[in-house]
Amino acid sequence: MGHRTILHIDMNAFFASVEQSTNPDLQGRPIAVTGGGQRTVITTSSYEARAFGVRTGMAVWEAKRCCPELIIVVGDNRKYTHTSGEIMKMMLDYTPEVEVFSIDEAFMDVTHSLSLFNTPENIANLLKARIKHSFGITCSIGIAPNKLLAKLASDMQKPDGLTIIRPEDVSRVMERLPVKELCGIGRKTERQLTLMGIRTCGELGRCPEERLTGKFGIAGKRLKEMGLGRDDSPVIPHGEDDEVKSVGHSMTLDKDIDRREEVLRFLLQLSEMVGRRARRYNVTGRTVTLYVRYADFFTSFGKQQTLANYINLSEEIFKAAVELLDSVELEQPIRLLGVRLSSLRHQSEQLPLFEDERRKAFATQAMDEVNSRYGEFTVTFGSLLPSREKNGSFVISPAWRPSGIRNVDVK
DNA sequence: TCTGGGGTCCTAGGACCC
DNA sequence: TCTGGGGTCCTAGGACCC
Repeated sequence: MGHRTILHIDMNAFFASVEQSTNPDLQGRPIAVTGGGQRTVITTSSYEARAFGVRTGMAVWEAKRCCPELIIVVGDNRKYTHTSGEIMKMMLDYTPEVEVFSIDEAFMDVTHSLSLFNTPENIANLLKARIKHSFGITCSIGIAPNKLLAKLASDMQKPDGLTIIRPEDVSRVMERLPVKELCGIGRKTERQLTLMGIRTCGELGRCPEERLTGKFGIAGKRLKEMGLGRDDSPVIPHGEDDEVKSVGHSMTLDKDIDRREEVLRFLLQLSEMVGRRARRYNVTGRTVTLYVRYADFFTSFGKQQTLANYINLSEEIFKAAVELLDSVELEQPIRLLGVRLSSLRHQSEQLPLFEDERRKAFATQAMDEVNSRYGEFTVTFGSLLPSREKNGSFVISPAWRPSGIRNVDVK
């Protein structure tokens, strides 16, 4: 059996690169893309900023301490989503087998494209040139016999890298590689492995399977395979089995809150965000989860409820979320609130049978369109939310003004 | 002046039914 | 009435990814 040829494409500092390429003032300068709230962190930083020690996840003040000249850019997700989509489309020119792994990463199985394009390096170079030409940004590409190794390879040279791991290179590459470098082995697993005396992939691959399954259960089998650089998971093209499993929104509030009225106000907006997106995806769900992180940052919990019916109207989601809120005794002020809808059912597009339901469906649709104009992420940022004082100054939903909350009967 | 937000998958235990 | 056991659904929580 012949081996496969897989590419992994990883856009370099994607959000920051898009900002720099579309704004000459930012080119060659240390910039960082963030959210808009008071407690936002660095989402991505340019390589110029990374040279100063700026890292993803840092608080803004912390990043500025590393790099006083750092330019902060509030992210524009639509711009990134659009650019990402165009780039993914380019990939389809080389093979239909493209798996979108995230907004800035994709796998391509080019095994059957080589008769047309010669070598995988050729495909990689064509793609890099086109992305650079169209969007002025670079990517790193890994080429390998499977997804695990292709992803590993794309990580080896940044930015603008091209790294090939050939079948005959695998054992040499894995031998001294720290286990943490593999996609799927995180902090906790790394620590457990270290405690077992396993530090490198070479050691992991040689570890008796029973020792690993004894510690990790059936995941142990997979771990050993990973250590050996083996992976037979297929590249799954978009559209086949990629139905969403849940839809959620959460936000860290600008300030911790503990007044019920205030909690409900945010809960309502989150429910609206979730409902709107569920309707756009044409899904309904019957499990609603409320997520709370307390002021101390470390304590958090989720509470879920499965309903008898499938729902996707904002007010139904809100109602379930409030029920969940009322079933717990809050122990601290709240730092972060989240609402998620799961156990989803995907429905085919069809109009309701009865006139009044049809009208309601149309109204919902119109409302969704209005809200869409403000962008998916607008409401994420607590600072932009309408305060009770300037009630209604910002369109979230005509039908759901914050003042309406007071009428909701919860006990 | 601390530490975002979107997801997926897996496990463990209890309730309940057959 | 006692016994064991399998299957499914649900909740909570953890690990991991970007």
